[in-house]
Amino acid sequence: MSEGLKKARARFVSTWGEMASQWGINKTMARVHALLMASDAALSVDEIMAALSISRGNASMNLRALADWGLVRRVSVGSERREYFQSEKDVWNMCCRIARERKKREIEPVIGALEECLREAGDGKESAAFRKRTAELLELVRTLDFVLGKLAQQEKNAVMPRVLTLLKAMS
Amino acid sequence: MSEGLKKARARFVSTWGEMASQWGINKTMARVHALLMASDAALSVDEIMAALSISRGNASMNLRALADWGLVRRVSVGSERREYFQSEKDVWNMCCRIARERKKREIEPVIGALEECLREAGDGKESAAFRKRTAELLELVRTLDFVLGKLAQQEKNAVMPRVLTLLKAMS
DNA sequence: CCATACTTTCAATATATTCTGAAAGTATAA
DNA sequence: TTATACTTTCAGAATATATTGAAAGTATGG
Repeated sequence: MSEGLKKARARFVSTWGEMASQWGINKTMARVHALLMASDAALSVDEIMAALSISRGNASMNLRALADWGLVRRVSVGSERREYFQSEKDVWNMCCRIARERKKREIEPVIGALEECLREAGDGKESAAFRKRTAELLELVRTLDFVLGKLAQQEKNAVMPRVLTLLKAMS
Repeated sequence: MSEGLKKARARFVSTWGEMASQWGINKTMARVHALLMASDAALSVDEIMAALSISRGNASMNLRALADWGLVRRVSVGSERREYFQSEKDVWNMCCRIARERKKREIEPVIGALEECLREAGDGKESAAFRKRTAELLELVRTLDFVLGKLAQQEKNAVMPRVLTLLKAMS
């Protein structure tokens, strides 16, 4: 493989890792994901361990997490016993899966907690300002939830191109 | 203050803190922000320290960071020497500021890095698949950048309501 | 200018998160 | 059933991140 391509892959992997850690996702998990995205063939655990200099346990746990997110799947190669891994290659699908998981794991619980705040605050005069602000925030988070829900409907991904067209037209 | 309102405020602060740490933002910074959002009056550093049980240094650093993000501002109260802090109270403005900062700090550098990956990969046949995937990802990240850019134009915040209307109509 | 009242900084410390590696677990082929 | 070839788990170690608190810095009024 050319030196340039090697360097480009390495940069790709570390960029993805850095970005992930800024968004609350484990850096190694993102590097494994990036490695598989950058690689055409499916990779074995041993290849992943070697490429990223990580332990077997670390690789195993992060591959499981990526599989839970629906970003990576196990594949069998020929008659080999060993398992291989490959990433979802369609970038739009990948984006939908991430949106769906973050919505479910992070946004929905926040909506529940904000609703509980409103309930707890009661309806007295002294809490009016707090209730107003909480309600506005709740509406915003519900909007985000709604938008992520749309994104996550990958079978209807015609929606997003239309939204982008509208946004662009409004410059 | 009623027990219910106290509990509601505490839940609000801790919910915001938890959410923030899932999105790569310092938990204490988010708790300070939530405390100020939940509070009508501006608060002094000492009040914030007491409310969240944090040190003066920690409060000072997180207030500075919140000011850098444009989420909190210093205010003078009467003729007092002491500084007070209050949060941006408009939820839409708050959202715009967060969008603007994350775009600038996190998305734009990733776009640069992905462009560099493409350059480095060269134009040989062996890197064709890598280039294709990187280019798709770059397009996706540019789209996110574009959407955040739109969001951040708070003077044109009529844009988002129209997008939401479109999305809802397409259910 | 000094005393005072406050704020900021940063090295040391504490806490939280991630990683390792060896032991336990599991599936397969013979 | 057993040997083999792999995978998973998790307690302890390593690392990264956040926090403290005291010293240094700064602005104000007199």
